[in-house]
Amino acid sequence: MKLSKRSKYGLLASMDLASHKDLSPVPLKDLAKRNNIPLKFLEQIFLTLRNSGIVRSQIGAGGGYTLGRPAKYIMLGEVIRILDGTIAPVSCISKIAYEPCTCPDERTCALRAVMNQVRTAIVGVIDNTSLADAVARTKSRRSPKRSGRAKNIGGISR
Amino acid sequence: MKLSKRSKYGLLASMDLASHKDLSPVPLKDLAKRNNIPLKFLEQIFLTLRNSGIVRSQIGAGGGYTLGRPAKYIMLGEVIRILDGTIAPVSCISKIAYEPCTCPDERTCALRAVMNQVRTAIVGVIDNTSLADAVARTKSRRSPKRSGRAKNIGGISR
DNA sequence: TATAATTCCTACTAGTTTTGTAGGATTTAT
DNA sequence: ATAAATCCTACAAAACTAGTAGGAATTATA
Repeated sequence: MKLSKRSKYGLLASMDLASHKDLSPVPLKDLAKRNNIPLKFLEQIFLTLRNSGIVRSQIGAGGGYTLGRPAKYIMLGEVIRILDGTIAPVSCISKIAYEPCTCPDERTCALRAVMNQVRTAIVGVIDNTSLADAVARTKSRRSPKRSGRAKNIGGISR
Repeated sequence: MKLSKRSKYGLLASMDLASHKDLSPVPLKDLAKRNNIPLKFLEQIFLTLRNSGIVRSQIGAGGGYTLGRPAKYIMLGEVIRILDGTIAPVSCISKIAYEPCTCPDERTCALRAVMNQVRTAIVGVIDNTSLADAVARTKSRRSPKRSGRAKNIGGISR
C-alpha cells in the first residue's frame, strides 16, 4: 500500500510550487533543495508532470516551473496517477492497468469487492484534496505554539 | 498502492478456508488449486499465518489447515499486516515501520497529513471487514440470474 | 557575444523487493 | 510400509525502484 518516492517527491515539490503566490517560475534546484530531493531525480519527475500538463516549464536562465493550472484544480490523485500509474490495490479493478484475477469468477470474488471499497476510500481522499487544500492545511498547522513535545499530530500505527 | 500477491493469495486462501463450515482441516493443495496459487508459495504464506495464529495446521495424511479463530474475528487488515508489513502509504506515519520523512518538519507536513487520512480510509475498510463478512458477500453476489452481460459489478477505473 | 542558469532527454545501473522454485525433513492416518 | 500432508530453509529469476550520468538545447543577462 505504499506511495512511491516518485509520487512523494512529485507531490512535495508540487505543493511547494503551489505555495508560491507569485507567478514567476521556480527553478527545480530550489524545489529539490528545500524538500531534500535529488535534483536529477526531480528533473525526471517534472518532465513527466510537464508532459501531463500539471506544470509548465520555462527554459533557460531565470526559468523554472510553474503550475499548469490553479492549485485548487490540481488534485493529489491526479499527480499520483501520473507518476505511479494505477491506484487500484489489485489490477482486476483497474480499467487502465486491468489484468484478470486468479479467482475463478470476478463477478463473485469477494476480495475484489473489498478491494474496490478500499480503492473508493483512497480516491475519496486523494481526489478531493487539491494542492491548494494541502498547502492551506500546512499553514493552519504551522506554529502551534509548541507547548511541550508537540504530541505527534496524526501520528499512527502500522 | 498495490496489494502484494502474498497478501492477495493469503486472503483468497483464508477466505476459501472460512467458507468451509465443516471443521475438518483443508489441505493446502486444495486451496492452491481452487484459487490458482502456486502450492509452494502458498506453503510459505501459510507458515507465516500459522505463526501468527491466524490458522492452525494439522500435520500428516488427512491433515491440512483450519482457521485459528472464528472467521468473524479475523479482519482482513490483520492478515495484510502480517503478510505485507505496514499499511501506511508513507513510512513517517507508521509506528512500527517508522522512518523520518524528507520534509523539514513532520508536524507541518501537509503530505503526511493527507497520507494519514488515506491510511485511515484504508483501515476503515480492511479493519472492519472480517473473513466472514467477505465470504457472506461472495454468497450474496452469487447467481444473480445472469441476465445479459453481467455488467461488471463494481468494475472501476485506475 | 560569452557565460551562467536552466530545462530537456535518454540511457544506464545498483539495489531492493517480489514472486516464486527446490529439496528434503518430519509427522500422521490408514 | 506407504502416502499425504505440513515444516523449514535456501536459493533464484524477474520486476521494480530510486536513483546517476552525461550531455544537448534554450535563454537571460552582463
